[in-house]
Amino acid sequence: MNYSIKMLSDLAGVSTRTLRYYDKIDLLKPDFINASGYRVYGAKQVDLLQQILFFRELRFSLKEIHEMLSSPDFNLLGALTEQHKKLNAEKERLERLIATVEKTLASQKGETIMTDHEKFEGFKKEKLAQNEKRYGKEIRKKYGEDVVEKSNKQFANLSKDDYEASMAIQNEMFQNLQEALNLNDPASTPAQKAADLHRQWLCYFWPKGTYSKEAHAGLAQMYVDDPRFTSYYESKVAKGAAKMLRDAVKIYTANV
Amino acid sequence: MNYSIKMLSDLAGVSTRTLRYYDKIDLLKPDFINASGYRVYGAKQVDLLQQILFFRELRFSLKEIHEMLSSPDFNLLGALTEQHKKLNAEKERLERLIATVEKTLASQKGETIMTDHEKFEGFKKEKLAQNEKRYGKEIRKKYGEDVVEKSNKQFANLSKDDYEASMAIQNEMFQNLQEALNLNDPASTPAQKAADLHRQWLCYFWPKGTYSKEAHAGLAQMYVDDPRFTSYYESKVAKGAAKMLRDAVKIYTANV
DNA sequence: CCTTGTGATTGACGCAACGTCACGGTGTAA
DNA sequence: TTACACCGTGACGTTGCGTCAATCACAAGG
Repeated sequence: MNYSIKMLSDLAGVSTRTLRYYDKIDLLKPDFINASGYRVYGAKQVDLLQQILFFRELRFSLKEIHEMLSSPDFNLLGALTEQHKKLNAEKERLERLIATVEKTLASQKGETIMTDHEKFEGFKKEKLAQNEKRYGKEIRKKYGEDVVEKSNKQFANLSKDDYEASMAIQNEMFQNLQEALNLNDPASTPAQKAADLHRQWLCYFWPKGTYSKEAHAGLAQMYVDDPRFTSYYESKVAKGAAKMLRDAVKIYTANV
Repeated sequence: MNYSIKMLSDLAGVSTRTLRYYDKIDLLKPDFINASGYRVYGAKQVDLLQQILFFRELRFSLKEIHEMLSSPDFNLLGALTEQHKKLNAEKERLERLIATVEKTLASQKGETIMTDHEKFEGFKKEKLAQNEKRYGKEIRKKYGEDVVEKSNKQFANLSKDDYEASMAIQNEMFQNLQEALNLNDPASTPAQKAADLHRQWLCYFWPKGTYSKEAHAGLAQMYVDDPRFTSYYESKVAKGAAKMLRDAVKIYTANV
């Protein structure tokens, strides 16, 4: 059975370029060249290619493969043993890298949360007076000094899984908010879903027992008042997202 | 504090070529160029380089690192998470490769043993008549048909650990043989040690209960008679190794 | 007979992240 | 002044191909 370069490339799942390259570096020569100068491969070449690809899979270099296949008394056992060592060393290195990434991830996550937290703290102080006017004494009690302290703890102790879960919820909220914006209705199901998800999301960051309808509505209002939050929401969803969320939360907190 | 390119390269453990390259691709520009056209780096560059090298360690590409360091609002957390995924995928692939190498190693080991075994079988048949003349009927009984069958099983069932252990013993034997050759005395301690190690080595390949002083001495004699074995021993140790082993075994089997 | 489509050829450049010359200028200690 | 270490800029090599580009080869259809 004879194969053209394309047929062999399809058969073996490699590109014709690869076969031409293997020809050039004398790794796999065609059986013969026909009158038109085309490469013609035979059964023997198919077998050889299979071998080559097998060793390539095992990450031998083409040069090594060439040596293995060209010298019949090649010490395959030794080569495999050595390759085994190499791969194991590589695996161990990867494991160390993964550990490093995980550590970095954890500390970075911590920093990010702390950063967000600091922003939020600053924001809260800034806005506390306004909120008091709007929602009365109650919110001050909720945001009292000890709450802040607990909150700090909460942030710091947030596990990686919790952090990821909170991110997932936030994303789902963004999607619902997008739908709500399309419907342009803060009372719609997606809008109310978004408000509920927002509440769930908050619970990852607010100390236990801190949640109240008023605080929730107040925060949503802040999203509209503070341009940093507004632009954050608009960058994540679309223009008007902060307003939509505020309106949705207003309805949500009024009804629950 | 200012640093020349060499000083920074020594400080960070990278080549000057690397620093010039990083300059060229705008990854790390020197603080300024002095009157002689030399690159001058400052404290800020040292920090930057540390960061670059850290991310390079984590196998980010230089392009990715460039993006990370040039845009201040880069999503580091996301990038790290993604890198974590990549590294894990890579690790899993490596683990599969290692498993494949191990399988190949096992089957290849099996083949090698079988091949050696076949050679040995052929050799035995060839030499059986001679041995009978030399050592009488007893050796025929030892090498009877059922023993061959058991032997086959033994070879096939040899575990990887056993195989490696046998190789270690063989190597130790070679070393003792070398010392014996230096002393040129088959009765010397190293020579007798080699003979004992040779017996231990044989026990990995001979079926249980097959060993006898006569068979051992007979095999050692074959090492001298058959040029293939002789040259094998000479390639592994030195000229005269097969003879030395035969003589040592002769003494060993006479005394034990 | 001509066109069209498909597959063949060689040759050249590009990629990632540098290593390694070669050739020439600079700075400083002896 | 000389030696020697250091600086600079090219330019080519590495590995295993991907991706053009330009040019043939061959079979089918109008």
